[in-house]
Amino acid sequence: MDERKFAVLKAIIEDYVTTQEPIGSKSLVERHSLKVSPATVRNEMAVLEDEGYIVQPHTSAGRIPTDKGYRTFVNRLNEVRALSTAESKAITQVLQGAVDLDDVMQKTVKLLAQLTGQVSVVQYPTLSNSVVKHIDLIAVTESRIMIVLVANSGRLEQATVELSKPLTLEALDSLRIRLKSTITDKKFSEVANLTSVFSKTANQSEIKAIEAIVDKVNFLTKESADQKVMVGGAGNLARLEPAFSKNLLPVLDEIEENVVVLKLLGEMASTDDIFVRIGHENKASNLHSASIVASGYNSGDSLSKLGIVGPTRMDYPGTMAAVGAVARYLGRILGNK
Amino acid sequence: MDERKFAVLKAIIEDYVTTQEPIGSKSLVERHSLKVSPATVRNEMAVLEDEGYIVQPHTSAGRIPTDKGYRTFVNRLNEVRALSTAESKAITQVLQGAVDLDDVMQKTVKLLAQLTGQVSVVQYPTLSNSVVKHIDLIAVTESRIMIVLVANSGRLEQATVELSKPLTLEALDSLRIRLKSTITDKKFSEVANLTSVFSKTANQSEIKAIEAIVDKVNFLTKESADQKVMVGGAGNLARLEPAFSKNLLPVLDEIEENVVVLKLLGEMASTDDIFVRIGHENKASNLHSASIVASGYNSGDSLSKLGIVGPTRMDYPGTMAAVGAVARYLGRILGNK
DNA sequence: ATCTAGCACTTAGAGGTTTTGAGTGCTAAA
DNA sequence: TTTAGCACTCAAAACCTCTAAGTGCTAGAT
Repeated sequence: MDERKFAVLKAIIEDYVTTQEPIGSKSLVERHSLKVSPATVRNEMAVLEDEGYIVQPHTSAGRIPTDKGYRTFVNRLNEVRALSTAESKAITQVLQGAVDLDDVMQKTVKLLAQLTGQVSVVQYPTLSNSVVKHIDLIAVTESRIMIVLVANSGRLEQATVELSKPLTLEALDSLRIRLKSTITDKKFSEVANLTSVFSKTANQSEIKAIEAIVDKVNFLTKESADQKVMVGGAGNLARLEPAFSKNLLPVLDEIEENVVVLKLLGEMASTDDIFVRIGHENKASNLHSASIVASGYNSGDSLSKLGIVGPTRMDYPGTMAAVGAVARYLGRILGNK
Repeated sequence: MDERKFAVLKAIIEDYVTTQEPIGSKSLVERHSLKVSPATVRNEMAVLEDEGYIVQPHTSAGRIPTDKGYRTFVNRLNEVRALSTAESKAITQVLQGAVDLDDVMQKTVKLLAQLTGQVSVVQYPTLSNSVVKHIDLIAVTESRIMIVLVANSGRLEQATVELSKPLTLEALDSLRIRLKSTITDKKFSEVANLTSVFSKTANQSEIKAIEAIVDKVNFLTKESADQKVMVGGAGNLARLEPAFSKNLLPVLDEIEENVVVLKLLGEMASTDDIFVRIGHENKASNLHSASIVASGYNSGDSLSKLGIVGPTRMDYPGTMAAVGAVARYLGRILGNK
C-alpha cells in the first residue's frame, strides 16, 4: 500500500478512535494538515473502500475502519510506542509495593485496567515448570486439614480437606515428612500420581484420611489446577458503549469462570511479543466486535500471559504499549530471584 | 399509616421496580385488583405525595417512589421473604464445592452478584478474634523469605520478605521455632509488638534479616491488614442504567481499593440482621441514587459483613432475602469446625 | 362520611414533516 | 495527477401536531 493511502487510513483510524464518529474527507484534511485537498483524499478513500479497509455506514456519511483496516494499521506499527515517563513511573511504583504473589497479580490486573480503560486479564505464573518449594499440612481443627503448597515462583496453593475421622498429630507429622521428602524440589509437572505409594505403607485405620489428603495434593499439582487467572476492570464495561458491553457480558460471566479467558490467551502464540486479535479474527462470535491485546510475560520458569479485551475501536498503539510495558515490568519483578 | 395507603405505596413500588416507569392510578388498580376505583387511589396518591412518599416527575405523569417511600416499605417488611427452593439449593451447591477460604469467598461474592444482579461485596472473616494456628517461614530462594500465617478460621495470610543478606537455614529454623511458640494459639489481636523481643536475643549479623521478618509478621497481624474484601459482579453495572453506573463508577474504582467498602460496611450496625441504606441515607453523595443491602455473617469467631450495592430502584424483598440467605449459609459453612 | 363517575386540563412522548449540513462522486479545468 | 466546483444523498436535528396517559376537582351515589 502506498505511503499516502496509509497516511489516510491511519488518520481515519486515529480520528475515529477518539471521536467515535464516521470521518469525512474535509475534517480529515483539517485535523491532520495533509498536504492535499479534500477531493484528493476522497479519491484515496474511494480506493480504500474498494479494497475493504474502510466502509461507509450510509451514503452521505464519512468512513469508519473495518477489521482489515485496523489490522493493516496495527501491522504497520513497527515500533511500539514508548509509555510516558509518568505512566512507567506509575507501573513501577504500583508493582513495587506488592507484598506477595496474589498482591502482585491483583495490582497488575488493576493497573492494566486503568492504563487501558479496558477489561484486563492476567494469568498466574504457570506451575508446571515450577519447583515445589514447600509443602505443609496444618490441622486447622481436629478433622480439618489444610494443605499448603509453595512454588519457587512464590505462588501458593492451598486446599482444605475435611476428614470423616480425625488423624492423630503423629500420623499427620509422619505424613507431612514423607510428603515433603517425596515432593520438594521436584517440578510440579513431575509430581506423579502419589496415591498408590502412600496408601501401601499406611496403617489401616488411617488409610482413608491419608488417601483423602494425598488426593488433594495430587489435585493441586495437576495441570488443571494450574489454570488460574485474575480479571479486573470489569467496571470499565459500563464506560463503553452499551451495545458492545451487551455482547460482551456473557463472555465476561465466563471470564469470571476463567475457562474462556484461558482458551483465548492460549490461542495467542506463546512468545513475549505483543499479540493482537481484531474483531472477526476471534473465533467466538460474541467477540466479533471485540479485540484482544495480549502478551506473554516471563514468570521466572515459564511464560505466562496477560492482556486486555476491548472494542475493536480502541487505541491500539497506546494499548499495545501498556500491555507490553506491564508484561515487561511484571517479568522483571517475578524474575529477580 | 393506614392499611390501604400502604397497600397503594407498596403496589407503586412493586410496579415501578419492574417496569421502571411512573405508575398511574388506573394501571395500578388493574394490576393489583384493589377493591377501589382509580379515583379513590388518586386521592390516596395525592396524600402520599403530600407526605413525601412518592413524587410526580411531571404534572401529567404517574408517581414514582421517593427514598422515604422505599424506606417505609422496607420497614414494613416484617418478615423477610423466603428464597425459592431452587435458589437455596443453588446456594448450598455452589458453596459446598469450595476447597479453601479464598474459594469460598470468591464463590460467595459471585453467587451474591448473580442472585441479586447487583455488585456484591464480601468481607473476609476478621482476624482479630481468630487464633493463630500456624506460622511458617519458607525460603523460596536464598534471600526471599515467604511468611505464611494460618488462622483457625482457615484464613491464610502470606507475605514475602526480600533480605539484603541471606539468612542461614539454621537461623531461619530457629527463628521459625521461636516465632511459632510465641504466636501459636494466641489471638491475632493479642499478638503484641514482637520486634523488641526478638531483636534482643539475635546474633548481630542476623539482626537485620530477623527484624525484617518479624516486622512483616507484625504487619500481618496488625488490624489494618485485617481489612480485606472481595468484590464481584462489577459487570452487572453494565446491565444497569448508564446514568446510575456513571455515578457509581468512581465508587467502584475505590471499591476495588477496598477502603470505601469497608467504610460503608463498617457503618452498618454490627449484627446479623439485614441492613438497608437507601439513597440519601448514604453519606457519600455519589451514592445518593444507590442503596446498600448488607448483613453480618458469623465467621466462627467474629462477625464479618457482606452485601450488595445497587440502584435505589431495586427489588428489596428479593435482595434482602438473597443477602440474608447467603449470609446464613456462609456462616454455617465457616462455622462448622 | 366515603367513594366514584365524569370531565376539563396538562404534558411527555410518539409520529410525521421539513430543513440542514456533512458528506459523497463526478466532471472538467489547472 | 490534483483540485475546484457542483449536483446529489441522506441521517439527524428541528419543528410541529396529536395522542394517550395521567391528573385534580366537583357533584352525585352509597
